[in-house]
Amino acid sequence: MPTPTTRELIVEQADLLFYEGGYEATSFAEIAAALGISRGNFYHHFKTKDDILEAVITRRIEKTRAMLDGWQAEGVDPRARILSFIRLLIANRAKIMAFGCPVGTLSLELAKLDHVAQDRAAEVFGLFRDWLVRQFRALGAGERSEALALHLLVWSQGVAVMASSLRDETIIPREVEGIDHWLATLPDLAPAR
Amino acid sequence: MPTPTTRELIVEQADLLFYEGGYEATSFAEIAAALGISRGNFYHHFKTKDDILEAVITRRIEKTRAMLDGWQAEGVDPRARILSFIRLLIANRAKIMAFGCPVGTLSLELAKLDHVAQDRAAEVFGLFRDWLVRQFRALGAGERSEALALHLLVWSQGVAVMASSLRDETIIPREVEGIDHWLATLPDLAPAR
DNA sequence: GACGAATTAGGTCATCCGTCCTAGAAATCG
DNA sequence: CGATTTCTAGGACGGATGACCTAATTCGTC
Repeated sequence: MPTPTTRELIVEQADLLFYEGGYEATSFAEIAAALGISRGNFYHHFKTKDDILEAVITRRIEKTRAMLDGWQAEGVDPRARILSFIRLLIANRAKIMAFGCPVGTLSLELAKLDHVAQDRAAEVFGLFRDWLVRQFRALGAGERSEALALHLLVWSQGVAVMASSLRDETIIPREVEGIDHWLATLPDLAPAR
Repeated sequence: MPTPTTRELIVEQADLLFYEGGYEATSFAEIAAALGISRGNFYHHFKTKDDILEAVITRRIEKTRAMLDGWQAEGVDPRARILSFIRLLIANRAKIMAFGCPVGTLSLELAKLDHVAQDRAAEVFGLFRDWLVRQFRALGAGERSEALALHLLVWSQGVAVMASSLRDETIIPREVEGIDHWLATLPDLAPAR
């Protein structure tokens, strides 16, 4: 792995802090202090705070694309690929319970701020949706694929909101089990391998 | 209806602005300007911003309780009562698409701010959950009632997040139809009247 | 080693926020 | 009516933030 540039470090740290503390509530000083660099240093890499947000969103889009490509290459069973998506809820459950889903919470915050980057932030959801649609199509869901993909996104986002709001440890595993069962019993699809 | 006091007007306006713009991003000046009163007037009614938040949450809890009590009094069919809850998504869909669910978004924002009022804000979810549990129990769901109630909350919150993130008009009606179907075909419950 | 480009440090500036004070207006009540 | 309390207006404050500049340093390349 090449040594990350300062710019990359800033974007990485900003990504984390925007997730944990929210975009607006996170200041330049916080990011700088977390990295141990000076505040004024930011202006060289990012003219405005919106530029950092743009870079963070771009990073998230790229990371998501790479993750989806990785899952795509893992095997030929679309059901197993969808399960990889669902397993994100389990793998990240500690952070989800503390801060919700990074994509959903940023999107909601930008909607309230009426921020221009709102649509761009939602592109991550678009990536997941399109990828899920392809999996459902491969399962033979045909025209229903779009609705099924969106339903899966709805379900997982709801899990994130309720788990973090009620801080109930049992919600994520129980609902993931429900999603697994739903996926296994969807009617009129190619059978599981 | 009695003439609302200045304090009540402040809480009402703050409730709306916290919903539409977020808690932290809404300033005293904004609320004051929206009401046409002076900033200094606030200090007489609320010492700190947290006090206003506390009052807003209390107002939401009371409104929610009144709404649930109203549904409870409307008839004897628990299925119809649950449908009243689901219909909230339809009735409020314009605002939900613009700003998400007021309960979910506030809860998520307070979680990121690590705000002391986080649990208190989640009490609204607790009210819905407990009320829904009672309805499912009345339907004969027994031990499953808690999980079913939470699943309904999960589902509706997911709808709110995805509808506002993707700004897709079709999500809310399609998913509400899915919830209706789910509710009508839940196994081993008392039949619909 | 020289030199130009990239990077960094430290600091300034205007603005806005929440908080708080004081003086006056309005309402309440003996 | 006067007295006392409640309410309102407007402004002042310390602090924090985003935006921005300048000088010094580091680094790659010849």
